[in-house]
Amino acid sequence: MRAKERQLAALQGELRKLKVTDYDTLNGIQHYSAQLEVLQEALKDDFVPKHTQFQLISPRSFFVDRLFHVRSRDVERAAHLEFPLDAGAPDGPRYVGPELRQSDGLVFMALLNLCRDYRVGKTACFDVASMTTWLWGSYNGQQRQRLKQTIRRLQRATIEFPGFTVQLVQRFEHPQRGEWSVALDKDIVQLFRPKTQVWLELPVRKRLPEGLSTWLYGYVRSQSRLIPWPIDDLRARCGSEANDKTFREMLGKALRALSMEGIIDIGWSLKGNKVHWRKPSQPAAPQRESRSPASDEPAQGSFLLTDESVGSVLNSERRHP
DNA sequence: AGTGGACCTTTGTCTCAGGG
DNA sequence: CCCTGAGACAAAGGTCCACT
Repeated sequence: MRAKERQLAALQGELRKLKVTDYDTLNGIQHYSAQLEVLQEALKDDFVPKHTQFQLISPRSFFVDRLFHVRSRDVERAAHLEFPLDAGAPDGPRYVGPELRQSDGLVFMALLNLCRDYRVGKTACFDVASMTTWLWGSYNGQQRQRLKQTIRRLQRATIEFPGFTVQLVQRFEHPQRGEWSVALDKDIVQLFRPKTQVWLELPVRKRLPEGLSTWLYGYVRSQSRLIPWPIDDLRARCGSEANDKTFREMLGKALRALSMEGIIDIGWSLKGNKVHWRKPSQPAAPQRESRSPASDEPAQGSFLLTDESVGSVLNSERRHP
């Protein structure tokens, strides 16, 4: 899109230089400029921000607070919760729905990825076995059940804005046989405004132990720089109910995992009641510091990569054009 | 016969508390 | 800092069965 824009601008400049007054040519260029504008509007209003098969995207507010809780599995999920999405903005959008955890976050981002090339609101189909294999590395009856329950939970999860409410998943069809399908709420793009998306690398997200480590991964990626931060605040943000000592130990383990992946600098420490950390000065080898695919260059990888396993999940057809 | 889906068992993982 | 153990799932693999 950006490239086309540049080409058109260059062409217009060229024609001006040549003092071309051929109306057909000029009209033609104007026509394409107008079309480009329409397409740009559509991209902004009707599609989730562009990302590749190997990236997970989410609104920033989903990572800096307790939307996707870190909780022990033996604590029963709360059936109904309501809280402001951003604790710092009590009058902003509110979350209303069942308690979500880190595993729900992964499925939500996978569905955003699945639907990324379709206009929001359109139904995207997927092969169940391929999806669970993509998410969790295997497929069986339990995984199938787990995926169904997770998507249904996301369906009951809503974000309330003044004037309208968005479901994290709007429509979910799960026939006994054959492909399942989901449709995202057409207003879900509102969550990404103004340009507040955060990208995670799928392979890194999958390598990290699910829980506090994955929550911190999202949190770190949502911060432009890391400053010494109170441990208590992190505990409150991620929703953990562990006591001081236990949480400190969990945090230490999680930070170790993050530094091993090159997400934070290895020189982190827990001093007093604060965590001292910073982003790696040199992007470490395993963690290619991903550039935003929405930046000026077109996201080359997104349609060209042909990884078989990923491809088989993501070749969903739009069923209701 | 082949396949998809459900169900079962064993082993592994994660949170959390408590003790050295 | 390390270890242990409880509790509840999950992961992984196998088996069974109904349906095509």
